[in-house]
Order: sequence, then structure tokens, then C-alpha cells
Amino acid sequence: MKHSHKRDAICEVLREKKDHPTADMIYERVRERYPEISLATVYRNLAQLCAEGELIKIGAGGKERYDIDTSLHTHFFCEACGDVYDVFSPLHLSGLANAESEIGCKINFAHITFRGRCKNCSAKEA
Amino acid sequence: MKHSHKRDAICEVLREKKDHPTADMIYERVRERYPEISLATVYRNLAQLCAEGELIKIGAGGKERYDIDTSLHTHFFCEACGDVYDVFSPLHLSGLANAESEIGCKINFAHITFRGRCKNCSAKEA
DNA sequence: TTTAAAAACGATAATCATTATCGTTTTTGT
DNA sequence: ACAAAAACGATAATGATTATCGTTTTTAAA
Repeated sequence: MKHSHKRDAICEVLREKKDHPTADMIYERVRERYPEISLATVYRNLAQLCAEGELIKIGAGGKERYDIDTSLHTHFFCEACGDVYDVFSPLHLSGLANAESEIGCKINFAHITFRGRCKNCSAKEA
Repeated sequence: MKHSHKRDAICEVLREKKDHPTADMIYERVRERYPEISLATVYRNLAQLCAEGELIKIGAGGKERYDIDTSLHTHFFCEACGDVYDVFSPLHLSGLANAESEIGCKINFAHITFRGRCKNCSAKEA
């Protein structure tokens, strides 16, 4: 993988605002620095960075979202506004051994996501 | 919602084989009974049944899959063959209170999915 | 049991996110 | 500077899903 300014800009954008943007949100943000960038370049680089393990995709039904923090953490999806928040508090899941014996195989990974209304959306409703 | 034979057939197909089929898998199966059915009818009815709470969607990145068992349970996605299995063993997640205070709002729902290799795929590799 | 409005249907066009193609431009090691 | 490899922009293609629209079923009341 050669060095590329556009790819750098994509990573910077992801580091600057940790709101787990979609590909087109990233495209708009990078465009402020590189107005000539193509959406294809954004997708190409996102796929590449994911393959290298430098990014993770956090799709939840609709469009894919991207997170440059690849450390183990959980995401909270606001059902009202669609925003995604990080949760770093440690969680523990028990009952895995029984689940494994039920399906007769090893569980490699348990994926957890949360849903609810974020602080902003709860405040608006009140 | 009026009664419809095609919709009945879609539900039957989902009850007969609990492999969480995709829309086009359902289309193929219903076609054996109603060769004239349209894929649009399958999608229309699946959306309708989901809206009524009679089905759940269990998308995991790629195509959506559908499950007629709406009781609380977990899914295991085989990373090798893509098949989806049910897990009914009880699970318990702790650490939610800290997670809620971290993000400052109420978590309505914690969604858990498992990944690994199913029994068949593990056997093939050995 | 006709009848008429509402809902469902099939065919197919449209949408939308994402991926592939291809000719040109950058990067990088020599 | 040079040339191969990688990246790029523009745009076409793909694939899943949704929308449209004219026709057919369903259903409940006349």
C-alpha cells in the first residue's frame, strides 16, 4: 500500500469527529480539503483500510458507518436521530457455555449493540 | 390488513424451515406453491408482517434475513457458510448501569449476536 | 349474491448504496 | 529522471429493495 494524501485525509476526518460517519458523510468532509475527490476514492480507501484492520464497519441495517477506533468497545444507536455513540464501560456476558453446547460449536465472537434514545433526543421530547 | 393466500404461504415457508431465509430464498420456496408469485409481493408482505410485529429482520451486513420466531432469542452466524442458527439458552449481560451513566441515557435494548463456525463447517475443515 | 371499496397482486421501473472498469495521474524505489 | 505499482476521478454496473400502476382478490354490506 503506497502512501496517499486522500487516504490520510479520510483517516483524519475519522479521528477529528468520532460520530461514526457514513461513506457519504466522509466524502463531504474530505471534500472541504480536497474538492476534487471522488466518492469512489472514499469507498476504495475505506474498503482498503478495513481490510488492513485500521477501521471497522459498524453497519446497523441501513448504510454502513465507519469507526477508526478498533479497540474493543460497544455502540449505542439512537432510535430517534440515528446517531451512534461509543460505550467503553466494561460489559460481561454470561451463559456462553450453554449457548455453545446448544448449537454444538465454538462461539468466536459475541457482538453487542445498544439501542435507545440519546440524551439530546430524550431532552427534545420532554 | 385483508387475508391473502400468498401472505399465508410466506408465513408457512418461514415456519417450515427455520433457517432464517433471505427474501429471494423465500421467493423461491413460495414459487413451488404459487409459481406466478412476484418477488415484489414477497417484499411487500415481508415488510407488512414486520410492521405488524409478526416477523423480525435479522440483517447482518449483507442481505436481510427473516425470522418468524419473535420471542427473545439470539442468533449465531456461521462465518464460513453464512447459515444462521437460533440460540435459546438464557444469556445475561452485566455492566449496563455503567454503560447508561457513561452515555447519559436509558438503554432500551441490548442486541447480541454470535459469530463462529457451525458444526458442519468445523467438521469439513478437520 | 351482486356490488363496490379497499387491499393485494404482478410486472416492471426506479432508487440507493456500493463496486467495478478504465484511462490518467501520483507515488516510490532505483 | 524513469518506470512499475498503486491510487485516482469519472462513470458505468450491480444488486437488494422500494415505488408505481393497471388489474385482480378479498370482504362486508346491500
